[in-house]
Amino acid sequence: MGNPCLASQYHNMQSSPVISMSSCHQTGYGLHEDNSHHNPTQGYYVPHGMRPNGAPALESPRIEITTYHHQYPKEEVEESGSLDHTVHHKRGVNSIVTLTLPNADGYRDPSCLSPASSASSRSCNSDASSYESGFYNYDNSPQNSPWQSPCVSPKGSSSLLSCPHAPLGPPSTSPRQSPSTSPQIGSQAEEGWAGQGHSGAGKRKYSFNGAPYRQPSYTPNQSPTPSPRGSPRVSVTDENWQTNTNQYTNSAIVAAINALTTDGVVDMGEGIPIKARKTNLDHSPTVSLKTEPEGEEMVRGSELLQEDYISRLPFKKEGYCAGFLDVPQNPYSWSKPKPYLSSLPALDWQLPSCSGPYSLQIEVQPKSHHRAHYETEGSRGAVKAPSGGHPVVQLYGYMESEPLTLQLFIGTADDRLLRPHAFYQVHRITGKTVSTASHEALQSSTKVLEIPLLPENNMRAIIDCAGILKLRNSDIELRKGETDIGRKNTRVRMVFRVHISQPNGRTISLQASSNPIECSQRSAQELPLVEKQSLESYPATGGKKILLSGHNFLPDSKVVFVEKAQDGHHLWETEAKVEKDSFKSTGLVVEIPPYRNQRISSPVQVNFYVCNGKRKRSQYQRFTYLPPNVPVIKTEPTDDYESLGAQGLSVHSKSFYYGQPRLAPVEPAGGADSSLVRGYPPCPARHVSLCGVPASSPESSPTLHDLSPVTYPVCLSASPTHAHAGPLASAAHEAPAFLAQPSSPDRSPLVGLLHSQGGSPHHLGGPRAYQPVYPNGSPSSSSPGSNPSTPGESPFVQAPPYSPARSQARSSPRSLLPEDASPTSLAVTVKQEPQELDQMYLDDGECLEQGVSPDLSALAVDRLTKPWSFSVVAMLFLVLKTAGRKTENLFRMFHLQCR
DNA sequence: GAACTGGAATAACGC
DNA sequence: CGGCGTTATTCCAGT
Repeated sequence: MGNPCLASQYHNMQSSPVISMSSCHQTGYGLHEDNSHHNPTQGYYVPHGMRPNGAPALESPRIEITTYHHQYPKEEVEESGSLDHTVHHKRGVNSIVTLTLPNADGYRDPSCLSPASSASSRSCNSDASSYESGFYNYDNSPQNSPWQSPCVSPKGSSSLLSCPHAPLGPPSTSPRQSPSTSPQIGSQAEEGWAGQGHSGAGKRKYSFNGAPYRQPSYTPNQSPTPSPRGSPRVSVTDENWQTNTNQYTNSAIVAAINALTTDGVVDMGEGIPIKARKTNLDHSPTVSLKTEPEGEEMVRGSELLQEDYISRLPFKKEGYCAGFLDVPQNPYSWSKPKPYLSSLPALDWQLPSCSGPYSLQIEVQPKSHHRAHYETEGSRGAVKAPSGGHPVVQLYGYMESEPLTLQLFIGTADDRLLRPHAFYQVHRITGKTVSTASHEALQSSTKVLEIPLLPENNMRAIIDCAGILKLRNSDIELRKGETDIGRKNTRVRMVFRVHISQPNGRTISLQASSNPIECSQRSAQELPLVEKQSLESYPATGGKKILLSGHNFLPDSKVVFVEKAQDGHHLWETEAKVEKDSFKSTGLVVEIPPYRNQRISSPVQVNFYVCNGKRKRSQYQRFTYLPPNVPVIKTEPTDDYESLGAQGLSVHSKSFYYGQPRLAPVEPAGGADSSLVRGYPPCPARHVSLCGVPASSPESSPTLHDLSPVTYPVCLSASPTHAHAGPLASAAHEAPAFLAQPSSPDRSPLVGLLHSQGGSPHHLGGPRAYQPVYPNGSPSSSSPGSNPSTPGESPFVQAPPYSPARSQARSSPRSLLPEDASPTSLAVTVKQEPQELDQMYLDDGECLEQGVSPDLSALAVDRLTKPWSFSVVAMLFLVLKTAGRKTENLFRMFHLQCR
């Protein structure tokens, strides 16, 4: 790890600044993380996790830093200048040096660090992030702070909470009002980022500076990095930095500092005690300084974080401040924030979109293509909707008068569990054309845009303030712990989260992710993209026509069905007939080719892709051949499709094969999409009511997610990781929504079950982190969430990513094939797919009766793999809901059947 | 003049 | 090691 970092640093080194940042993060993580990354289990979480609060995390990071130091010691330092302060606070030594950085490099690094990296590293990141966040505040801050507030005073505060921005002012209003500020902030922030970055040119190299990378972790913020660039404009004055960087920087700085300390220590041999750092950190005062709104964000972290924060605060302050500036600041935030921080679920945690009466829906999906901008470029504007407008997100079922905060970050769109994208960061857009106020915050090195969700707007937000920043692959890949590769990893999803504090002190965290968005210029212009398909499965006889909707289809586009063995070799490949007559650049009508074996007794999952030429292929899409006599079940009726004019076929949004892990068949309408994307299935019903009970269950239940044929199982596997320790505590916490409300339906039975099981969550993921701290025990709220698990989303699940799997995954699509996936991960219990699910579900009733007991969690997962299974599952849930323990039986049955 | 864009040149990569 | 096709980044210029 260290080395890696170093490397980055070197790059950065040049720019010294970077160093610091990266170091921090990674370092921190690195140590722990690294491991963790590597081994998720590890502890990071554990340590971190646990400590999450504080200490550990911090330390670790720092430690890593140390390493980092070795490599790049000085340089980094320099850059970090801005950071310095921070550093100083903290540590003294290293930090000191580091801090200085100011420049671009620094930010860059930061950016590197922060954002992406964290994400990517995700495992680390996530974990790390968590920690980091803590550290950084940023990360958490947003959430945390906001949250916290909620915690504090549940709702009322929550509002505040919600509005991170709010901190400043009245939540609801403020946010908006703040806009100005926020904008500023944003700008600052952004600029900061940008600013930091030097201008384009140097950037790269500098960026490389190792620093950033390292930081990555910490800084996540780095995202800022980008900005830096973007901002090229901005001069890197210290202030700017701070501000700009602030977030990143701040975090980055902090990270860096930490890193320095740590790394430095390490490297240096100093071996500065983490604590020491903290101590330094403790400077709470500094923090206080920050008071600024940002502070809140910063705060968020767990206890540990706090400390870190403190130490870092300085940075943050600056950084944040900047950002915050816009917003009203509030020193107070600081204190509060912390709580929140800790509490919020890590960004790589999989959260449901519905829980109890609440349902977070993406009413208007973003366009499938959006050219992201580099730091060296100016903004390329906000992500738009196909209609020309902008994406719209709405929270259903929320009747309180308190405004909430909608969080937005850029997530991955591969086949693994949803997690922050290491190579892309959300970019705050401000200006006359922007009607929605927003505020940038860093959470675990991932830039998070906080948008007010106001009752007066019916808890609906038009997302016209979010652009996407591309971080240089080289910068991110150098980060420690980062296992993902940037090349050809250009698809992302917009991930929205909202945390609703409950009267009981718990917080329900919901998440909705958009359909995949292709961010590269070239890909967007040339690669065929399949967004939906009217049928997910059909008898082996084939012959049926399905409608594929997407983009960049050509008259001579070919559709190839492929079946691969788990080892990757092709078992079967055939070109499907494409109706040229009905050709449209956004739609293709294809005749399902007969499967190679007409006698299959169980569903067979294959893939297909649209090919426009040699290397112009779409992502793999899934398709399942059913035994000839099996009734075809449509997964969902997709609204979209119809619109498409499809022949009545329902389309699944599977979207990219990858992307969704889950794919649950999902969803209802538009909302569905979102859901689709996300791990969790959308609530059956879109709206609130929907969520309400039944629906909720489905979604909520992790299981459901799993349903999707996909691989998710894999995700599960990830869980294994969690298994370890860390999570424990968290477990409870973890399940966010779920936990939180016992009563709440949200958790579908499954969820509940899981929880009950206690450890279960862990299984999932381990979430590492979770730590947290929810004082209130709010675990529910946030914390829980996070997990990576994809699929499901079960709250519990954590993201697997990092784990080894992740590494693999990403680049290689091994997972393409579901099968593959499963193997990989799966951990969970999942059995492979039940080939006969069909039958199974058909018999639900029966099954129910049988009752066996089972490991629900596992079960759920397993069976779910099949698409249709989803339906079944949903039914089961419902049943369960109504019939308490029967559920178990059901599950068992389900399980049995599946088998 | 700044924020967007659309294009495209140039640098990197990987085979 | 050079060539080539891709993909990633940086630049430019028009709106």
